[in-house]
This record gives sequence, C-alpha cells and structure tokens, in this order.
Amino acid sequence: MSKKKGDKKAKSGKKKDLEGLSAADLAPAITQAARSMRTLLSRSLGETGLYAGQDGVILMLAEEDGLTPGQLALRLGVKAPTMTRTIGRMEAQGFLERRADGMDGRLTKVHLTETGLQSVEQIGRSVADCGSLAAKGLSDKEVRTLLKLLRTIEHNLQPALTED
Amino acid sequence: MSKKKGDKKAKSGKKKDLEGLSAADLAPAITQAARSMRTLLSRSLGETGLYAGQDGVILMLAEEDGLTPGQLALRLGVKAPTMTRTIGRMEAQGFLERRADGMDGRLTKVHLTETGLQSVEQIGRSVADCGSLAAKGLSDKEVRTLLKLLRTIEHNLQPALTED
DNA sequence: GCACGGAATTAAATTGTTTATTTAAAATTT
DNA sequence: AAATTTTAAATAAACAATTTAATTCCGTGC
Repeated sequence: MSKKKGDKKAKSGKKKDLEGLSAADLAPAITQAARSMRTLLSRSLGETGLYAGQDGVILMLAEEDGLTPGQLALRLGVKAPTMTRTIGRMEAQGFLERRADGMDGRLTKVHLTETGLQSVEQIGRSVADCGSLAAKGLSDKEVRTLLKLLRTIEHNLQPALTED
Repeated sequence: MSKKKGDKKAKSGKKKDLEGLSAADLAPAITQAARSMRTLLSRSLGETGLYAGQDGVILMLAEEDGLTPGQLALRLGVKAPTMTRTIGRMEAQGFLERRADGMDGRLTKVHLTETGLQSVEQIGRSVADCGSLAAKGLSDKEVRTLLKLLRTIEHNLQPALTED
C-alpha cells in the first residue's frame, strides 16, 4: 500500500512542492500559524502588561465603548465565559471597568479606563507590526487573498459551531 | 482626522469589500480561524476522548514511533514544556507510554499503545473532515494557495520566535 | 404568583507560554 | 585521569486563554 501523500499525479512539478497537499492539511497549518502569531503578539504586548487575547477587547472598546460581555464575546468570536474571565483580569489590571446597566439588571457594560485608553495606540501598533512581519515578502494582493480565504473558512465553520 | 480604515483609494469596488484591509488585519483573522478550527476539531475528537492539540501527537507517532518529547515539540511547533504535560496526560489516558532510552539517560522515548494505534484512523478522519468543511467552496488551487501563504507566514514568524 | 428565557458568572478540564529546576552527557581545565 | 564547568533534555510551577456544563439572577409572560 502506498503512502497517503505525494503520489497523486506528480503533475508537472511546476510551482513548488505542494503537490500532495490538500484540505486535510488545513487544520495543522492554520493552528501552527496562529500559535506563532499568538506567541509573537504576546511578547510584543508584554511591555504593556497585556496578554494575547486581551488586545481585541481593548481595540473593540476603543471603537465602541460600553459594550456588554456578551456583545464583546460575539464580536471577538469567543464564548461568553472566556470573555467574563478576560474582563475580570483586565479589570483587576486596571484597563477597564464594569458598570451595571440602569435599565436592565441582567446587563453589565464594559468601559475603558484612562489606562486602557492610553494603551490603545500601542496595542494597535503591536497587532499591525505582527501582521506586517508575518506578511513580509507578500504583495498587497496576496495579503488580501489570504484574508479573503481566511474569511471564507471562518464563514464555512461558523454554522457548524453555532448549530446544535 | 480620518479613520484608519476604509479610505485608501476606493479604487473601483471591483471584487469584494476588502478595500481597506491590509497586513494589520492578519493577526485577528488567523486567530479567529484557528479558534473556530480548534473548537470544531475538539468536538469531533471528543468521541475518542482526545483534546485538540493531542491529535498531532498521535498522528506524528503513527508516522514515526519512539520520538522523544523534544522531537515531538519541535515537529508540532510547540514548546517542550507543553509537550511534556500533554504526553503526561495522554499517558495517563492510555494512548501512549514513555520508555527510558538505554543509550542516553537524558532521553525519553514515546511509544503508541494499542489504544493509541486504534485511534489513529479516526483522528486522521476528524482532522481531514475538519479541513474539508473549512475548505468548502474553495478550489484545490485556492486551498494550495492558502497553504502556501500560511507556510510563508510561518516561515516569516519562525526566526522572531527562535532568536533571542 | 410562578415558570421560562436570556445574560452573566462559576467550575472544571486542557492547551499554551515563560521561568526555573533537575539530571545526565560533553567539554574543559587542572 | 579526575574534577569542574557547560550544554542539553525533560520536567515542575505559575499564569492566561478557551471550551463545555452547570448556576445564579433578572425580566417577561402565562
């Protein structure tokens, strides 16, 4: 029995050695890229006292302050309990604060503190720098292609994660 | 002052609405795709009793049994301590076992158990299925393009994570 | 008045990283 | 050749993100 990879057709050896690769290799590839990205971003963020995962919360609140944990979780693609924990830590660290909603007692609204606001710029820079380093050698068009493909994947996966 | 996004040139609105996107959006996009992938894979793997992150260990050992924790960590793109703990849990779960190396007292070799071997096929299927679902609607060429771009990113990030 | 649903939280399990410790092999020095 | 230093591999401990499952609390409707 032959191996699973590398014996498809050996078409013409034109481009690179991506011959036997297919959708089955997607999960590992994305996982690994994300891990590297996360580690690098974490280090870059380290100076601000933030962790990778918290950056999105700050940036989202910078765009629209006073979001609820549920709204933040939804927009950042994370489950609610994750957001609760992250918000808790960030509140303890002084980046944001929770305020009860006057109208609806079930809601909590999250607001950036002065410290949080001051960190926005540097966080944006770290995220952008990380992306730039990752995209080194790629044309703008290639970057947009990559983003488009990632968006497609996300779009394909979303329903499977929501349904039950 | 204008916003940072969406006012580049508005070139011609040809393709989609990817106008203002650039490298700065890479980190969030990859992170989110990886999260979705991981969650879906985790659910698919749930029946075998495995967690996302453990699948790679099994598949790697299926290709080459008796690797050391360090080799596994290197090949799976994870730090050594992560591998040590994961191996420990998987050993407790009965999927693999550690054996001391006779030659070099520092080395530990990791071997699949019968249970581990039996899980290989289903894990491979889960990973592949997850990739297939993610790639739904994409041509083979697009998938290969995506893999190539991810590989480039990984290649760009690697040095920054190793150096120090 | 009481049941149902939604929002937030808590609890438990795991991967992941960084920093620091242990133990064994290699290299260097005396 | 013996002792000391250095390097390498595995592990331990501490901290954060993430998910699922279960709980609590509040608002609405029957």
